[in-house]
Amino acid sequence: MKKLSRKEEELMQVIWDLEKAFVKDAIEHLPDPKPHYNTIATLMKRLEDKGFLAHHEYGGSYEYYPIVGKESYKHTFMKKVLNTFFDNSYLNMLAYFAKEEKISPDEMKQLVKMIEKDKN
Amino acid sequence: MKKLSRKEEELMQVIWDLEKAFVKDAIEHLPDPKPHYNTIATLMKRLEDKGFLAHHEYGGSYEYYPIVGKESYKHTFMKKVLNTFFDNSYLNMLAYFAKEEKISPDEMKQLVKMIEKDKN
DNA sequence: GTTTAATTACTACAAAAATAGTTTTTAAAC
DNA sequence: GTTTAAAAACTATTTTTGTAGTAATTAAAC
Repeated sequence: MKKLSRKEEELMQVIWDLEKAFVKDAIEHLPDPKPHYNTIATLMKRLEDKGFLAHHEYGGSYEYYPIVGKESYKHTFMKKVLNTFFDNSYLNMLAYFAKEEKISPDEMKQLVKMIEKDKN
Repeated sequence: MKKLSRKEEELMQVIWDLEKAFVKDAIEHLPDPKPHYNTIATLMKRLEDKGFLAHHEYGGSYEYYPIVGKESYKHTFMKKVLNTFFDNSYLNMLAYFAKEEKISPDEMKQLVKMIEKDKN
């Protein structure tokens, strides 16, 4: 999977959320200061080149949609995070969050229940 | 905290691991193809400018060391990951990993025990 | 069918990132 | 003290990223 630059990734996030978007739609959902129309048009074309987007044409106008799912991008991304920061151990990562007090034992238990239920 | 480019981050990881490093040390621990000496020297100076590194001088030679800890960088980084991919919910993230079958309920329970013990 | 407004296509350019050559400094070896 | 080797300092070049202008196209509005 090709790597995305910061702006490319930011744009992808928007399009993943919207599921599909004309240039104007993406701009609308980007934070201020709003980028120039052509800036986003260029980025979208680049994302198409990189194989992240494709488009349908509606009367000379392009509606782009993701062909790489957010989930699979997330997957690749998290694998790298895990490797970089947690020595490839999921338990390490969990321990980290637990330690940071961000997850209480109660929440954790609740989660365990949830998962066990899910598996049956 | 200033943002790091990909290569800068890669280099920081090496230096965090080594705790301190001369240019040659860093190069030694970077993957093939080995970058040119001056490339790394330049990067290290940049990292110093950005406030990530400082150096001691030993006979005209610089030994760099991190002044931003890996932990605090990790912290900032994970906050963004959480926001970008997990809607700012730790439980969401845990559920994700559980779902991906990467953590078994048993492991999770084990972890809970570990945490509870830690807290007392 | 001509005007207009929106959009794509094409082109350009500035800033940042990545890379490495050249020059200068320095310290060690002889 | 001169030579040599390694490093830093400085400079330069290439690539990627971010941005946007201009030109061409097209569809809709009149």
